[in-house]
Amino acid sequence: MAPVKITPEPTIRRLPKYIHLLMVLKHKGYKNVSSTLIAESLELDSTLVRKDIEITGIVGRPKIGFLIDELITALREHLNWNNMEDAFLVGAGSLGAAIIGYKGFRECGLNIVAAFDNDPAKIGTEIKGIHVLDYTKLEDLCSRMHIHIGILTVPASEAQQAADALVRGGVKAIWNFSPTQISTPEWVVVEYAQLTMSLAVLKRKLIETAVVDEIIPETN
Amino acid sequence: MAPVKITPEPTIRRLPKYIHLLMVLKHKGYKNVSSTLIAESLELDSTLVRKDIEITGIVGRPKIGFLIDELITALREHLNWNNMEDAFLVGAGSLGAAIIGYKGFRECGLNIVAAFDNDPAKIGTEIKGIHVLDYTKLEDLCSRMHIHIGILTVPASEAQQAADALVRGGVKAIWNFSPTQISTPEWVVVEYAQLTMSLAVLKRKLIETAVVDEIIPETN
DNA sequence: TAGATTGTTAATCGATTAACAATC
DNA sequence: TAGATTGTTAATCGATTAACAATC
Repeated sequence: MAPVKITPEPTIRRLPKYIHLLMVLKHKGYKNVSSTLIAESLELDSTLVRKDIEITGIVGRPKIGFLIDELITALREHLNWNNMEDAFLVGAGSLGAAIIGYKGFRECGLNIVAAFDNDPAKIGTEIKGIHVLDYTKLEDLCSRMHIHIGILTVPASEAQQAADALVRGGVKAIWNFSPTQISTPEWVVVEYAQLTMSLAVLKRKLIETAVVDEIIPETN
Repeated sequence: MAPVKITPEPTIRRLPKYIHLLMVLKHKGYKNVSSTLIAESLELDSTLVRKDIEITGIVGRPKIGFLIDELITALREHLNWNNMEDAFLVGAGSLGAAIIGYKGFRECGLNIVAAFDNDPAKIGTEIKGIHVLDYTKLEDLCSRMHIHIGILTVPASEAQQAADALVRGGVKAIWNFSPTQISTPEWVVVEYAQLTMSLAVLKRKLIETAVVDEIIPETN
């Protein structure tokens, strides 16, 4: 059995940026690209880019660089984007609706097949062609349909309970949009997509740079 | 002028988790909390938690820990959540609507005052009480209202153009939800809230753990 | 007091960057 | 050939973790 190299998380987070940039370059007619060009476009170090590309197994050629088509394929393969996986979404509020409505996730190999809610007013409706089903049917349907990915867009107070139902239903990964920590068996992958985290970075950096701007004129 | 300590980004990302946990504990009636309890609840190292808390300036007491109220206030202060800032949102699609609809951001000191779009069918409508205005008025209104934060929820192809308009309008920070790299003057803070990045981590970890699960039985 | 907990210093770990030989 | 670019090794950097004295 081939040993599976664990890809460092910072690297994983950069790969989608590479894919997006390469698609843009491809549409512009480029056939190959150097790590230098990628690095400059994304404000990274070119050595870092080469290291990242190395994990896909693609080798470049001195003076030429990398073949764009080959690189896109390898990157998508590495992230498993070519392999479409079905997912259930729990919590059909506005965030849930937005995620259902965003077509881009299909490009990443994510196919949302149903949504669940406990609000009778929502059950039986459709969001962009996706049925909103009764939350009490989640666990049973999840295991019968062999769903491996659950998306949590419920309020914080219901997150743990919904996660438990998904785990009992057999999911192996939970994409958690609620602001709560959830506890799961150690074999379940949990990824936190917390927008408040991102917003915290934005607002903090804003005050940090604001004060730096004040200091600079003083020192001049 | 007090020197402004730059808070490391990994620390910033953990602070909202602390705040959320502390709120939960507070509602349960707790008055104080130890770094050990926080660490266990969030699956972190207690030394790391103490280091993080240290940057807020709050000191604890041996055997007692930290006062929850004091800690929440200091953490919110550090992230500037107590200071409400107005923001413009560009791109009134489903993601934009979800962000407008999410009340939680007000808790983080973000107040969305208007949305902009170039689709005549959307201009003049309202989303949860927020007016959708003509995109061509963005720059002028932005500078007249002294807006400092712009939220980008436009398609990738329009992201750079919209960012340029925001920058000309005088924003100091852009929260970019589009999958594109945008280039801005170096004094503008850009935070990428890319869901595809998060999804990439989820799907990659899923295949990594899946293969590990296959290996373990073999080695037994 | 004894034991839990803080605050701090040192050690470790992992990711990024620098340096540079190999290649086309 | 000369120069751009890759791939790789070593150095650096920064964040996390370990160790432990101080404190209540």
